[in-house]
Amino acid sequence: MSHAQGGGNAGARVKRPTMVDVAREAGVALRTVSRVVNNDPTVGPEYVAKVKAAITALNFRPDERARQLRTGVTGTIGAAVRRIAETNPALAAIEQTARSAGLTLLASSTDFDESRERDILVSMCRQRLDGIVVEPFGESHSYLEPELEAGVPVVTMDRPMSGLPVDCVMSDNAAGIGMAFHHLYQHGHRRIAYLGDSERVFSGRERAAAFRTALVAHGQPVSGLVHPGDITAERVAAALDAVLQGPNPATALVTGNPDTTIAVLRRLGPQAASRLAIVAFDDVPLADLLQPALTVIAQDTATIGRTAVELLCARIADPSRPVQSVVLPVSLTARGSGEVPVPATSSAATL
Amino acid sequence: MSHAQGGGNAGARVKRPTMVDVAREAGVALRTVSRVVNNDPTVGPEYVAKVKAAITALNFRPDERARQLRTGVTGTIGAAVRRIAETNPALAAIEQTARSAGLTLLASSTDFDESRERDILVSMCRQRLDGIVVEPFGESHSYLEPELEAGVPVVTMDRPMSGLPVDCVMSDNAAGIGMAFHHLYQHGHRRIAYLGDSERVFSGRERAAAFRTALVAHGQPVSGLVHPGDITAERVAAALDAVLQGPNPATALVTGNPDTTIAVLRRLGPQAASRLAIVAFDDVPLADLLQPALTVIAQDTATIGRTAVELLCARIADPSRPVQSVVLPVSLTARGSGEVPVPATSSAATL
DNA sequence: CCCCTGCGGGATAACGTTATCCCGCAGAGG
DNA sequence: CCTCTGCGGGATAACGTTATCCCGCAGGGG
Repeated sequence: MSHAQGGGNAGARVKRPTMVDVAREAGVALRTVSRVVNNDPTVGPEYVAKVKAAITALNFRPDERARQLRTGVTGTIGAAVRRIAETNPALAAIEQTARSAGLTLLASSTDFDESRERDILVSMCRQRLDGIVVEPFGESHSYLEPELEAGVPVVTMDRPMSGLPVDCVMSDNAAGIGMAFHHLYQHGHRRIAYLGDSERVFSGRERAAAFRTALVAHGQPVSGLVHPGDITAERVAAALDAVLQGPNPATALVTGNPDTTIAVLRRLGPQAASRLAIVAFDDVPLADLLQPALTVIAQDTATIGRTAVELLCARIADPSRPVQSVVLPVSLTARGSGEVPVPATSSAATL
Repeated sequence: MSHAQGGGNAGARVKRPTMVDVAREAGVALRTVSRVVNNDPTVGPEYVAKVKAAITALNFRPDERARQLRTGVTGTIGAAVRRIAETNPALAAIEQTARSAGLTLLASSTDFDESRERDILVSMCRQRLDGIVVEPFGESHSYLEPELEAGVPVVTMDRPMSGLPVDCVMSDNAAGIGMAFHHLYQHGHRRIAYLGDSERVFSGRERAAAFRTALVAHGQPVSGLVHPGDITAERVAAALDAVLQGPNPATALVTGNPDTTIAVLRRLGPQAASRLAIVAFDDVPLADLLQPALTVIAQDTATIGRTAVELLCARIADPSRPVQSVVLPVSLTARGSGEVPVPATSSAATL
């Protein structure tokens, strides 16, 4: 009977030992094993030694699922972001902060898909994660309302969540766009255009609005210079053509997010890109190796991620604390592309 | 008593409803609720309706942890990679393939830290994940031996795992390095140097060895041209100086991995980089926007990730299947940097 | 009229851990 | 010598789900 277990070492999947097996092996009670595993100081040293010996002898590993079920906490937080596996300093900071707090991170890509986002969030709720950090993508998150009422801690990054009272951490979009515009204006540019994400998404809306505000504040006409929309090669190409052709072409460009920035650089090609002044919102990997190197409005992505986890932990610790919204400053990193001067032929526009 | 529960809707964390509550609400047995949740077809339609109504009325969400504990499977696989949150097409493919298979992915960064890798893998075992994909970093993984014997399915990416019999999927390093060398040789280069990762890591070892083989096969001297080592700015700078200075400098370079490639480009600066022929092993984000655009040996990263999950699923389905090692072909993508000609001053080296 | 069969739902054990309760034992005071 | 107290370990319930077993009921054949 018990002989069959030793028959093949690799083939048959043998049942893993449990605390009961360890207790039997060590000749103690189940409860004592649990105490040793949890470092309960009330266990006598000789018992500790016996139990530890049994644990290593049997290669016992406590089943985390059973512990979670019994204690009610998972020690895991979820992160629903647009893309894992792509440069994402905020996610890196989330992982590191979670690790420091002794939490496991379950990260998933919403992949710009509203139904996928919903699947992920519902799945995280079913797993009873201790909390969730989400970069909201979809417009309606009403399905989360019962979860919030049930006390699931949620923090959003980059944008608030459609009317739901949750903590939020984001960058100062308006200030960033204002800085970008002002930087180009100071370098003599007067025809400054904006290309960015669709106004259906929150940040696209905020940044386009901020750019319009900047135009008005500097006494510039708005029409034809602000181009939010979906980030496809075609849309970006059309917007670029509209902005760069005609009698009074733009001499400078503000791009509203990294995908737009990259699409613009691909479309322009190296020659045209080097003649156009560009300030990009949010940093891009290898931006310093481009020619000219890319001037960017850098978000403090590391702080965004860290703050998100900190807000989450604070809410886990005290579910009744008031909802908090953190807006982080951004900074301009001049690398060259934003300091391209106005071409001579266009400088007639200047006084 | 029960009045207290309705007192505040947001403050107190109320207990979530369970199947027992749903059964009471619907006026059916617990077992029937379970059957409805699991889409058991043997339940009468009127019962299904009653149960579903109760579920939505109570906002019931089944507790995944309890299901996992009872059924023994988690429906989750782990991925221990060097860095999530950095461009990693293999991880993206892993996530997508897992999703298609109905599996949740738990990804963690080993962060080039052997003890961190160990913590992650042990934690994944404690969580009883259905399987683990790992890019091994450390040299010894003997602590995994009992887990493997306990039947935990493991697949490695990029390199085998120190003598343990696990499935593995990796690129054809030797062929890739050979292709890189041959490409440069065909473009007239005779002094071709290699900079890559330390020979302590498997891929660094394999690629450096392949480069030495290529040198010998083409009748070139080996000494001074092969520079594996840690990827620090200082080490790369020193290696570059050694290779590019002196009476017979290299005219072409093969870089062994993306980090080395980027360190080399940063060190050289745009001017020097455009005069040196470079072929990089493994693609780099925005490689097409550099000047000149980067010629690379492209790994089929998407297939690597997909194959890893497929191997894992196959082993989950049949733990006794023979261990399999998959080596995937690589391809050369010419973009410009690998086609930089030999400078006139150095062409004396040619016949 | 009785029994057998099949169908669908109900009580109950089980997964592996933690927490509550209780009891045995040793030492000291009455 | 008995009892009280305290310390530390042992039986058992509980977490929320699934699976096993069983039973009630309806219909048809003997």
